[in-house]
Amino acid sequence: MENTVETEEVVCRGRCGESLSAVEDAIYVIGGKWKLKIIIVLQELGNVRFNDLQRTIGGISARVLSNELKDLELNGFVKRVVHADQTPVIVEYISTHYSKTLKPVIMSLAEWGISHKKNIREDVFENK
Amino acid sequence: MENTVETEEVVCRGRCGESLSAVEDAIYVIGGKWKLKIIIVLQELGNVRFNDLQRTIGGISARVLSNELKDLELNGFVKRVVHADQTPVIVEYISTHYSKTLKPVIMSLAEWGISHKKNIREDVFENK
DNA sequence: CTGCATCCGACCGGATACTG
DNA sequence: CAGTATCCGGTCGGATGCAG
Repeated sequence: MENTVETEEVVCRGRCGESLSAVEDAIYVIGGKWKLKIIIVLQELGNVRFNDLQRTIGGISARVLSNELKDLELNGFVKRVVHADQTPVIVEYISTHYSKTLKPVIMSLAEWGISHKKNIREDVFENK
Repeated sequence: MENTVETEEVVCRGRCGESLSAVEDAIYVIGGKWKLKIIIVLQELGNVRFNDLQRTIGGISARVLSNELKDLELNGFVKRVVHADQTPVIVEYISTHYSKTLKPVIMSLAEWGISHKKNIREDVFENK
């Protein structure tokens, strides 16, 4: 699935330290516009149902959300819980223990995002 | 440009804390398959020329790299330096001071990527 | 409610050829 | 070397309709 990665980039792994390859792996799994946002919402809100999740995140279609959730479940970040005793059937999504390991990543991203927005507002960074 | 974001998601900002919005902003700027990788290479290697950059990163086409660099320059992460006194003209890209503020993000991502790869190899995460 | 199937347009991005 | 222009196939993703 990600075998294409193993061809030419081996060269750079020797030259650039391992952070490049490690970050690449991370981005491969949790990259994209939605995955981290979904994980954050599930971590902060606990059990969330499909439509609530869609509304809370905002701007994501059912199809895309469905695909993202499947992906996240496959990778162990999300657990799908079906309450079959209800009518109609209720489905809840919850964040797994493993998704908690992303806390540091989410924290640093959130902090950077906040300070970045501040910098933009204050128009810093004309150069440098 | 990202005004669509301001419509319905205001709801969730009140409910989910600011990390969602902050992470969203971060992803908007440094998200995607290449941006962080480019920044990492420039930070580790210093001045890098276009073709070297392309080779070092691996798997990125000239067109995409060109676009990404333009983007990164616009956002103040990368500086383009032209040595006009050479023939043919030499162009180097260097990381800016501002891109250094991404260090914590890169660090946490790299660490998570490493441990994630380990977990995958050892087949952890069957459930939870 | 919780999704999946299908259609279909928009956009991403590779390949190639070309300029300065 | 350092890109840009064009072509063009593949994928992304919205809209709609339907099923469990």
